[in-house]
Amino acid sequence: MKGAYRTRQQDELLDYLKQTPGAHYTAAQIREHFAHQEKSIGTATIYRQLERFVEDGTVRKYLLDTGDSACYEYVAQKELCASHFHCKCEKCGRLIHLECDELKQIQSHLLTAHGFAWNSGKTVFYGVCDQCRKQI
Amino acid sequence: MKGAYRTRQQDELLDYLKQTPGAHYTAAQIREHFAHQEKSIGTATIYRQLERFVEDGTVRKYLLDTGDSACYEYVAQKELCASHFHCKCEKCGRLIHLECDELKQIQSHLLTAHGFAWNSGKTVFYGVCDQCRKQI
DNA sequence: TTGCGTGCAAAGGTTTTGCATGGCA
DNA sequence: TGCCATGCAAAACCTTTGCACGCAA
Repeated sequence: MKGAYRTRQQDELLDYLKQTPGAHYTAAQIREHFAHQEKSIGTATIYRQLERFVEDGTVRKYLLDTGDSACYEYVAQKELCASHFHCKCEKCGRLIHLECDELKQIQSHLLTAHGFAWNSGKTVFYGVCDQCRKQI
Repeated sequence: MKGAYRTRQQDELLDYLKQTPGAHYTAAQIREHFAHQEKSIGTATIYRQLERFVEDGTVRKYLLDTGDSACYEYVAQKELCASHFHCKCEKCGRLIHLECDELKQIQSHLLTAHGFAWNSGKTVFYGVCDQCRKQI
């Protein structure tokens, strides 16, 4: 059965992600973090736990580019999971977390008007950010 | 300099993608296709050419899941794709082209309120389409 | 004690890179 | 002829899996 036991690794991993809501980490970054701690966590365990958290809705997973690894991010309030959106700047590569009520409304619009159940956690908006637009 | 020369591989690759607009292929599928042709195309070349096409806007690239390979799809009318939106179904892989005024309003909202110039041609909304939702 | 979780190492994939060769202009 | 593109093989990565051991309940 799944999630039957609670382990040290499970707790430490989730605690780490909770520390900085909104921040995103790759599996490698997480492993690196715990490598410097008293007790490290095996790579396989990191992936297996993250997979559970994602399934559970506690953590969000998204892909940026091929070759890059997936990013994982703690979801502060599950019910508000769609509370922010990801914008990736094509110039500087920066990932922007955007709070936007207007975008939230789009989700229900896409569903009711177009029948499309949008997975906003997985979607990344590409474009050019404020700073980079000024430089051009 | 980039794209200075025009080669057989370049032409054949683009012709293949053009044959079926709206269909998406992985690099592996493309290589497999040409393996059965008179002249095959090396894997590295496929990736290098696809990268160019994507940069050029001729081909769109999608990431569906980790571990899965990226998908590539020919863009029929480059100029038209800037004006509408793309939804990719995570179940059936279908790409839906969407005309939507609400989304256009969001686009200008992102620019004026958040300073983010959203490139709708490159952005893909992930989710589950109408047909696939019914099947579940 | 039971059986799930962990960690290591190896496997499995995809994508990238180095380098000599081929081919376009 | 000059240089870019190609192809092969190897490398580099990320992620998953098998298996024995550890640990929670």
